[in-house]
Amino acid sequence: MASAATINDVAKMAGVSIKTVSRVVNREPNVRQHTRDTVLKAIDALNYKPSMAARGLAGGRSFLIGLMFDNASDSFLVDLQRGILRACRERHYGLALCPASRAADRTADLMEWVKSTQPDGIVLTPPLSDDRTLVEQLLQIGVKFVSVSSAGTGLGPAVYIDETHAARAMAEHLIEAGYRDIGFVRGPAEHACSELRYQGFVEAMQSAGIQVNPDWVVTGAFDFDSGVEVAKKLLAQSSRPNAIFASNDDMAAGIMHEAYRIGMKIPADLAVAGFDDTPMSRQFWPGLSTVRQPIEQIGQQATELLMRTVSPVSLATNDENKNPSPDSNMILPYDLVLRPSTEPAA
Amino acid sequence: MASAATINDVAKMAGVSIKTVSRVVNREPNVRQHTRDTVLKAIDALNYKPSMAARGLAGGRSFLIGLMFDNASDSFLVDLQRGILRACRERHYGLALCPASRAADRTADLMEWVKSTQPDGIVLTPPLSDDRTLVEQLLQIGVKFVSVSSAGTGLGPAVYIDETHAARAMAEHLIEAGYRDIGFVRGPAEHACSELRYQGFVEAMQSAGIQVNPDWVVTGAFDFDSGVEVAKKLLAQSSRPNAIFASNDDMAAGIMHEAYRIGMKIPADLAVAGFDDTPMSRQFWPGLSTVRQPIEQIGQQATELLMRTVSPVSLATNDENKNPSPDSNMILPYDLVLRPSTEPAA
DNA sequence: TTGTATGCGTTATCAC
DNA sequence: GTGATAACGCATACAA
Repeated sequence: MASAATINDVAKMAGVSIKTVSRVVNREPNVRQHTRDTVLKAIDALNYKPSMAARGLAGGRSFLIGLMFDNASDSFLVDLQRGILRACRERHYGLALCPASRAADRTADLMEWVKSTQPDGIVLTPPLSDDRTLVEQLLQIGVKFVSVSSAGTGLGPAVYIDETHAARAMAEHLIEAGYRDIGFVRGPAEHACSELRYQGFVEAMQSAGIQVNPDWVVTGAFDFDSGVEVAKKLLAQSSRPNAIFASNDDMAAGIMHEAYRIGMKIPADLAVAGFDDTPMSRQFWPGLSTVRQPIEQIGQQATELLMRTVSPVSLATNDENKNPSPDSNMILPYDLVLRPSTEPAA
Repeated sequence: MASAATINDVAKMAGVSIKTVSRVVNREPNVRQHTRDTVLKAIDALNYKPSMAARGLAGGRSFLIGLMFDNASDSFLVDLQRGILRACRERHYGLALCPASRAADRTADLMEWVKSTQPDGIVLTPPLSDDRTLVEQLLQIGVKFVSVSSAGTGLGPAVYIDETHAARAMAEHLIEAGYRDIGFVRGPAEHACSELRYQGFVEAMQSAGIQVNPDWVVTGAFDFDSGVEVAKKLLAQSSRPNAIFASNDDMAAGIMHEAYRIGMKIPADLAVAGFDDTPMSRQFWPGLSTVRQPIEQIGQQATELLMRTVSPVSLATNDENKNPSPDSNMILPYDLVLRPSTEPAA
């Protein structure tokens, strides 16, 4: 097993200098077509692949995108990764994972990862994207980053959907289907979208002239178990809602599960709506109405936005030229996915 | 924003040579305690973090573990990542993702990624772990790798559960619950586990003296939609099974969905069993009986196995010392998770 | 126990 | 257009 070919081997074989090889590899101009062809042939013959490590060291770029996440749902994470990877593939970038630790100094851990890995850019997911402490430190050391799905801090660029508008649309759908006794399950406060989605719900209710019943507004943790818990609370009340809008699918699933357990029919006895369009929402019986976020596309766009700001080897020597401004934000369309779980009451 | 401190800065501040700093950072012996303290203080003061790129280039190690996957299910992928990341954290390793492309020369793409990224080790997931062409090329260039969840090729080390035994146990459970008309849904042929799980099913049936009905053995693609499809086939027959053992949960979910659609009750009219214990299996109503693989633990063990063989900077110069032998395989325990979907027929 | 010098495979700065 | 040559930040023989 001969150790992999280097740029020197290619240069030797092509009879040119390594700089010329470098030019060809990096698609720089000012190389005669004939020279380029010769080099390319040599590259092919030796099966030469540039070393990321060396490129990183010499060029100040790691060709690595970092994905920072904390406690994200499976499908969200995977979809996002898919989108990021698709964007990475073309530009020969790699994706490195950076999970938040459970440690007390979560932020310190994350920053350490950034400093040692030195990714060229970071994709920040909620709730990290809503963490002002973290974002400010990121900004301070001058690393490029972009938030996905809401940027609660208002700092740095972000790619997301109009959560409030989407939640409002779903609530309006419930109302149009004839439901008026609608409960709402909020997400955790650390997620900026929790408030946004709730706002949408409230707006729809107000527009329809329906009073929001505070007894029917509860808070969950964005997971299945908390969905079960809040369902127990909501459905045990003497006067209970006949529809529940959960601010994500996992909680909605918990609600449906609990409703079935106590013998309720969906949507006959209880309509349920979710948010996120996880695979589960269509696999459940009956299918769960939900809001589809184009997560994969969000990941891809976020990454491309990131690379656009990175490509001209801007090592951010001047503090002014740090990150793309927040006004390079990107708002993608959502889809209202209507399934039997919210069909009109009989 | 001062550019990050380097080993030189630390050496200067501590009044020692860079080699000494290097010794301290890498926890090498032969450093006086006092010197070590001085250096550590400087490291702390300057907030020094070694550059992965430089370490990689100079030391021949990238401190990166690669995760190669193709078409894996969300929860499998995420659980595995969790395990790998846990193992990585302690040793300050990073995790880089390497998805298989849809291109014709999938293997070539993967190998290109390996050559340019130069991970210190690779975690191979099915069906890639069962792909002899890929595995042989990996072996040839001398990269360390370990397969998870079956190694169909028999080459290289692997961490997995006894799939056949697990499938057999589940089938036996169905039989003990009183079911005899049991259908089976195989997985795709490219997955080595498909055959293994089927074997377990057959063994259980034979032991119980029950004839396997070939009309009730069908093949799916390990996803929800194929579960729906095979359910349509199986349940449309004049003589149909009253229990179906799907070789993974996603297909089982499809079967349950279709069963509900045509008005069947589970398990009263049809018992269903799956394999994998995806989150969905407990979220469905009724809960789905399944086999739990300790995916997260598998990922962790696989990674630790990988690092054990990597740590002594063995750059595999001699062809003999390539990978840990297949007998360093690891078989982890599985769990039979019994839920209402397979309760005894009435 | 500690330090010096060299090299890792690129990129980048200049000359030519 | 092209090519020497010096970084880049670290590891590692080899000295001391």
